[in-house]
Amino acid sequence: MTVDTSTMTLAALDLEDAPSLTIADRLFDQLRQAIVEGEIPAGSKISEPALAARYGVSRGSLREALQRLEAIKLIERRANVGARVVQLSSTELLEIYSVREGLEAMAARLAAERMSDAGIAELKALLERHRQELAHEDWQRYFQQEGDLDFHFRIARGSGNRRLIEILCNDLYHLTRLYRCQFGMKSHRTREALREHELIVEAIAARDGELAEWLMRRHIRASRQATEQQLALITAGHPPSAINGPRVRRPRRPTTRPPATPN
Amino acid sequence: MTVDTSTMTLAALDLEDAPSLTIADRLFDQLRQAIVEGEIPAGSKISEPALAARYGVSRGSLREALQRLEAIKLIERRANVGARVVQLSSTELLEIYSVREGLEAMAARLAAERMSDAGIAELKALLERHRQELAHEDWQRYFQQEGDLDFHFRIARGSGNRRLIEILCNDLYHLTRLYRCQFGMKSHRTREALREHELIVEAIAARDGELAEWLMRRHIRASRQATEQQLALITAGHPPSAINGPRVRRPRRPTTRPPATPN
DNA sequence: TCAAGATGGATTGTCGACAATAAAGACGGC
DNA sequence: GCCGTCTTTATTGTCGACAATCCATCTTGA
Repeated sequence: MTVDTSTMTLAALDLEDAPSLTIADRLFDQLRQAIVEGEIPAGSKISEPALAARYGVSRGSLREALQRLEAIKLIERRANVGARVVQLSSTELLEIYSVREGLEAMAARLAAERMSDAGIAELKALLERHRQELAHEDWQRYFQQEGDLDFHFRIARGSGNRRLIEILCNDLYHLTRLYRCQFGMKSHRTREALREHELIVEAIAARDGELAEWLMRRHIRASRQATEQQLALITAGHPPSAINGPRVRRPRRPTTRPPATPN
Repeated sequence: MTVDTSTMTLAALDLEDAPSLTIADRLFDQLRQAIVEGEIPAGSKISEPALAARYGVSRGSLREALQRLEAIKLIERRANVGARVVQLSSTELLEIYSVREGLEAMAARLAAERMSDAGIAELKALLERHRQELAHEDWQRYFQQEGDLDFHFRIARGSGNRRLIEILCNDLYHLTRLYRCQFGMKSHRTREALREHELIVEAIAARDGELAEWLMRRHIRASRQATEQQLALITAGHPPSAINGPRVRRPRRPTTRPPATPN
């Protein structure tokens, strides 16, 4: 389920231009996965010598991978200080939803206008699989989440807009996965979400760009609201460990330091 | 007129956290400006040893700057081959407009909801300056273009959405400047654009997010259409040097090579 | 007792040299 | 004369060591 999205093109059978993977490339993929899945805990400081030794590479290659992770906003770096894994606050999480709303609504419209018939058929097949998975509730908890992302992922690709695809699939996609792992959120509205997905696909199949855009916007807004409610419950319930308010600028003398990566 | 946008925050007087600029930071800024303004021609190959010598830095620092340039899509790199400055095709240019439409429409809505009264006052003052500049036609050609970007820039910041701001101001902003320099486009609808800007600000001042969003979307679409028409004229007129069709995947044996940077 | 400054330790930024890879040109076969 | 293969050359990827910077602790004075 961890497909390499960075090298995927619209037609995956593109003769695969002998990617010539470099060490930094592989490291980037590994670290990205490790961060998204929580193997490297959120908020932890990243020690360059330690990580370099851990993965058996030079510090230079590691720094290159770190810089790419910074570019997709999975880690934050400060000069002469170091890097740490991002700690998504609830406000930042909601910010991502706003960006996705604007971008994915546009993607849905473009997909309705320009997606190939074959692509639409694949979309329908995907939804059919999701319906079946939803039948036996066991898989629902995790796979439906991945399936949700897969759906949005394909709509983005269906837009045919390279820059749109890159922003959605290379940056926001991984951030979304990260927060779902961090906050441990299991969607309580998979059934409604699936129904909304179906409506969107119908609009795309009917080549109704305006409707597809509107449906996608409403879908993401509903998802955002559900998340907002869950967040309110979480923050009110047990003391938040991974959730903190608006980012404090410079904690001059913090009494307790954030945990370092346990190497 | 080349403000450093990367370190600008909502309140520019933020005590400026002693940014501790590193060599790669400065190089990044310099190279970005050089590329955007055409000093390093579009499509030219970048030789790491040559550039490193030219700027008097190590190749390592240069590579770090290059990697950041790649992150904001100003250069393209291939492993074991090298980097070259982007060559915006007309389709890619229009793609950027679509992304901006989705993002800036959202930004306008958020700005209407959350922008401070002081910020709105500044916006109005900015428009007043633009009106005056538009009075004596001399400045129109170049400054109005910068003024246009400045307007959109401020709306984005007014959204208060950090991620939205970063995408718009750190990535798309420079790309837009780049293509305006590359294609040598002077807007022939500055007067209409200014009027549209005024309407948007009115909507924001009235806290009408829905209207602001709708106006911004229409504004960007109109700008896109004007660009589309200009592109059609250009491609039909003289032989296009900076404009090429859909990107060719692998020019196996190109008879003529793109120009290298003249060092 | 608290605050401010100096000091030590560790981490990051920077650099030059070596190895691996791909592009360009020479050579030979068809 | 043209195509495929091999060699050469230049460029990029990778590495380890040194220098600059920051953080934490300790010291000193009021």
